[in-house]
Amino acid sequence: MASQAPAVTRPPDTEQRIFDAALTVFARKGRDGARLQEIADHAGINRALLHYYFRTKEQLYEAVFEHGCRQFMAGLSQSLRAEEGVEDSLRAFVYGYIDYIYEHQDMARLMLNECLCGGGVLERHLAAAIEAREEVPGLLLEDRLRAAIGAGEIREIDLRHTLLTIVSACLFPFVALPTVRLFHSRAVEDFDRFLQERKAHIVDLLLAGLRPTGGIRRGELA
Amino acid sequence: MASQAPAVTRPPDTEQRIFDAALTVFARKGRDGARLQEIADHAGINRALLHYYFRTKEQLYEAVFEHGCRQFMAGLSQSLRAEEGVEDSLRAFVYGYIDYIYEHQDMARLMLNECLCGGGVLERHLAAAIEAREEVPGLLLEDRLRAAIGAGEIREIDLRHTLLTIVSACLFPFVALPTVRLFHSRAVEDFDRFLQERKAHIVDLLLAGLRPTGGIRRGELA
DNA sequence: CCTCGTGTTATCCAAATCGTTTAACAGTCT
DNA sequence: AGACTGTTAAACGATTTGGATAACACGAGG
Repeated sequence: MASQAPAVTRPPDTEQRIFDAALTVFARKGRDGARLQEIADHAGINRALLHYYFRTKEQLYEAVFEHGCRQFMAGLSQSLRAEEGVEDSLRAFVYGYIDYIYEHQDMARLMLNECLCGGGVLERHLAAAIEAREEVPGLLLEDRLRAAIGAGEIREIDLRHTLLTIVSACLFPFVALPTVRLFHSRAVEDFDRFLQERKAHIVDLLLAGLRPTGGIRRGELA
Repeated sequence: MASQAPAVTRPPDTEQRIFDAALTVFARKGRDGARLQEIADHAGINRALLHYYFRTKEQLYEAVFEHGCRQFMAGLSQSLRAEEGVEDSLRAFVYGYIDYIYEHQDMARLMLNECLCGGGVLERHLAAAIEAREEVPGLLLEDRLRAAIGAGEIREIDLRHTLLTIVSACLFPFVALPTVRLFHSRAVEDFDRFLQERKAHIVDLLLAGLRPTGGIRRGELA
């Protein structure tokens, strides 16, 4: 069944396999919907082995979330290295963000799930991360944008809301994926193309919306 | 406890109370995390009564989701009546959307939850709604925007993505509420003010981003 | 007044799950 | 050979939950 290597007694990354399996199942079924048996099956091991590595389901979940969250944030931050100009920075952020989420949908779903009906696990973790001065994905771009405002490269605007809008535009489609599929009436295999369009669209809209042409006032349009 | 009326044998809106309680609990704890006992307590009735009205937890959930979803969509559509100009239409949409979601957070959470780890219940319902030519909240604005493009009031742009961006910007903050709270570092009671700012911000950014000044090309900015 | 039906409760049952433990087994390392 | 680790199968007790049943309350109608 397993690889051809002897792979019996020697520690064959079992813990990691459990980790991955747990992440997948937790992400798909939710914290409560997930069954230990399913995780064990998914990892190709006996259910008792789950308790051998992680004492309880609770501890398994916490471990997966804690470690996964840290790794997720770090990886995301790293994939969002700053560029030279504001425009390139924004583009790099949007492209990097969506690409990264695409590659880590399970973790993203897990975190969003925690947002929706979690018991504050995410909040605690985020608060700790901020307290520990860890790199928080959006802040780098926010700094960049702030500098751009100072330089008159983009117009004055509430950056917190702007950043939230950017993240929303990038992330929400993954949440509402089933709904999006319906309205774009495309098969699953077109999802890649959809994301390509999406990235370009967001950057386009944002750049236009941030141009330093002075704020629009009611009635000025049309 | 209930109203002063005799209120024993006559159907005292018990079904509705169950409905509301179920919605609340399902939204907060998720489909699997919700306990029938908790729903019963929340409704102030005996647990067996749940089975009297709705046979199983599954059927209760389906009923709540089905009915709630239909009512939610209809109400949302109705609160998004079209205005005269494009600008007013967009503003009305954003303000109406956020206000409506604010008033129906439970149902919104339920639907988003279903998006994240549901078994296709939402998809089936949406597909049926579209099939039945029911009013789908975003389409009205999309028509309006399309007309505006034709009239040269806004620039040419992919409307599907634009609409998705608008909805994302309105809806996502509710999903990521715990996270948003952290970054805006405000108490709960400021949530109202936050939403006010948010509405204004979205409209502002969108109007600027849609102005018919021709698309921005790489390097044109700054 | 006496049934009858419905809303409601208290109580109980069966099944699913979980966490935990135990016994056994296969290799590895000394 | 013996100790140790990773692993499995099996079982147990506890808890919880979903679901069924019987009895109760009370208004309606003959």
